[in-house]
Amino acid sequence: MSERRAGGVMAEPQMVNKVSKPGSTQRPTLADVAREAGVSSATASKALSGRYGVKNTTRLAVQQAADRLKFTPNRGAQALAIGRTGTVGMVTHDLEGRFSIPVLLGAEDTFGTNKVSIFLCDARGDSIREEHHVSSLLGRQVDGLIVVGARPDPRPSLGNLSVPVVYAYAPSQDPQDMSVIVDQQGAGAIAVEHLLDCGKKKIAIIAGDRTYGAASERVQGAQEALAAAGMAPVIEPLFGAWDEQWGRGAIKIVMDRVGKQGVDAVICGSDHIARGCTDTLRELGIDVPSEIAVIGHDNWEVMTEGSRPHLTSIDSNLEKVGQRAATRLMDATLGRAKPGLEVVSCQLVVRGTTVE
Amino acid sequence: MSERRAGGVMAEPQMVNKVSKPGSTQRPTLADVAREAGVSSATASKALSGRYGVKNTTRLAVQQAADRLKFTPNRGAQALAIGRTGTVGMVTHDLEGRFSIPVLLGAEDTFGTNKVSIFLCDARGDSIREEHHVSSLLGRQVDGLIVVGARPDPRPSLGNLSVPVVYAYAPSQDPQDMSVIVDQQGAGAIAVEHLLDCGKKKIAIIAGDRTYGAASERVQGAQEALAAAGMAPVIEPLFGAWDEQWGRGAIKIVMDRVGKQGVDAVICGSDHIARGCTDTLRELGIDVPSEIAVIGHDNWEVMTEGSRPHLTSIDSNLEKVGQRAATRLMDATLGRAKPGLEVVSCQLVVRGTTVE
DNA sequence: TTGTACGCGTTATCAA
DNA sequence: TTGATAACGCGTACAA
Repeated sequence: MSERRAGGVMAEPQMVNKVSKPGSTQRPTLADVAREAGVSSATASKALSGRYGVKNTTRLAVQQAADRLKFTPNRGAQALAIGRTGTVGMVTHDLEGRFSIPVLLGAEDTFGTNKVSIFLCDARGDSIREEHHVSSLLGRQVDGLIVVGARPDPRPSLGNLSVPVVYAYAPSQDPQDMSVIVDQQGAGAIAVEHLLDCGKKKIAIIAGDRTYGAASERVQGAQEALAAAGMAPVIEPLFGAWDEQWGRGAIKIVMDRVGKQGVDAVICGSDHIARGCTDTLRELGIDVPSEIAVIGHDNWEVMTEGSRPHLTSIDSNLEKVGQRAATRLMDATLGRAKPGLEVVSCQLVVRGTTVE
Repeated sequence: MSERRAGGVMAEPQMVNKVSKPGSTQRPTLADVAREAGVSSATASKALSGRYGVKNTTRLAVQQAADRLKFTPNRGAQALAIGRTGTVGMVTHDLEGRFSIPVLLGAEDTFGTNKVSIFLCDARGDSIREEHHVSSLLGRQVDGLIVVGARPDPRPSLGNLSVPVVYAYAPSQDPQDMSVIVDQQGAGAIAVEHLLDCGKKKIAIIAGDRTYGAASERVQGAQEALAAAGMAPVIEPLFGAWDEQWGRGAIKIVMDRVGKQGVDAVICGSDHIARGCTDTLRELGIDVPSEIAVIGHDNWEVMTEGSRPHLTSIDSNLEKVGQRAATRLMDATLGRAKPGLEVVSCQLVVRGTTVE
């Protein structure tokens, strides 16, 4: 089976040496530019980096020489000279998952392309591997570190390193560390408020895995918001897993306990759960959202768009988490570190499971 | 809504300067180690890098001194001296998607942790942004580049750069470039062979988006395998989209045209399609797999595990693609470049939609 | 076996 | 305004 190969597409790589003359493709150096422009490398440096103290005409000459030679400064040499590399390390534990990537993209956006580059490593949930990656990144003289957890619960601190560290998604257990997390309680409250806005009054809660802090925080936020409206869930919140199967099973429990008339909306701990829940309701012949509305968490497009109808969900704003982490890291490298927890609020995304 | 914040969790970051004495946390240098060990920095260098020509006792002394000072060599300075950085750039176009990540993980595994680090950039399908990232990475003196496409169709070459480039998942249009891709035709053939093994004889094909080469390659591979068995699809392959909705619609078309008795297996162009197909069959009261078997492509766990029954699918071995890309890139940096296309074969993963 | 001296490509200091 | 010169941290001939 593993040797199966299609006809025309295949081509065996041939042994040909492509980089025959290593010196021929040599990148030009600042000295080359200086020579080309007829100045010293010191002035060439100043001219290109836009510092004061260089005549406009010579600056132009240097720049043109640089263009002619397609010169790009060697960031490694710059780093050695100025003491900063313009790189940061990102250690993640959830690369195959769906939380790290938006955080990474948000961070990448915040660090401009040419300013800061990101070393990405995945530690696969293993603390030994995490330490290896961290020390490897420190050896590369990164200016800072962003650590992204696989789940939102607090995690051990890396302690005091030689560069600033920001913990994203999963906060550090040390409150003096810099952490950026998602407002899980707020998400629960947003869900309730939206359902109340829709005129729903009999709300059930199907939560996720009870061992995750996020599961109970979302529930707590929802319950507080209900209480603020003088209400309560129609049934004790059900904890289980994060997947569709649990959603399918849990909604049956709800129907068994309170019946079709006893509930007009369900808050689900994840989009997986919400999808399982919605599928089962359709199979039971119950209309979503007119009879029972459903709302999920995480706003994961694969789930929200595959569902019938499409899922209303609460976006965790993970790009924003990445942006804030990057911003605080840059501030810290400039000596303006702001220790402590920062909470990014979530955002409602309305689709078919709560409004027609 | 966006200002929603939960009660106890929140904490406003305070203005405190954590990196008060920048010089105090200074990393030790090789010269420090040498002084500590009472030798010159040249011998210290040799001792630590394990080269010949240094007495065993002094080597030990140097190593202990290094340990005592927690010395880690400055990779940037090493790079400047030896001419290689031990870093590679990875430019992706599908980070939010699901193809780049496995490729990245495979590459990361192949480059050991301490040997090579990866700069990751996402160009978001924009060629301008891609160029920016590439030149930025070249400025950082990466030893090589891996370019990962968003879809498996051939893409424009970056041309001749100062470092080797490997194209992964999406090959370069230039056959002289190094490319590593997935054997899409082989995947189609694997699907057919498995269904034949299951005793199925009336096979329909629901393909993906016809504008993707992968869609028609998978179909072609399947048709060739059928032909080799003296068979043909029971209906002309249907092209459409990659999503569940298309799967739901297409299976209805199949049933309309050939009826429940006219088909006993369906090959779907993606797991999304396969899931939509399976869901609809269940709603129609048709048993999967006993009456009609279903097989998907890509082996994406979210889809395969959420489905009832779980989806049989064909894994594209993307980690392997990443591994091969990394290996060829390393070979190329050693002067042993093997230009041309390399095809990685796929792998069958059997689950409930083809066997009880 | 060890140490001296120089180079890698850039920035920073200071005298011209 | 410019240009020698000395760092930055490490590898490496070459000489001792």
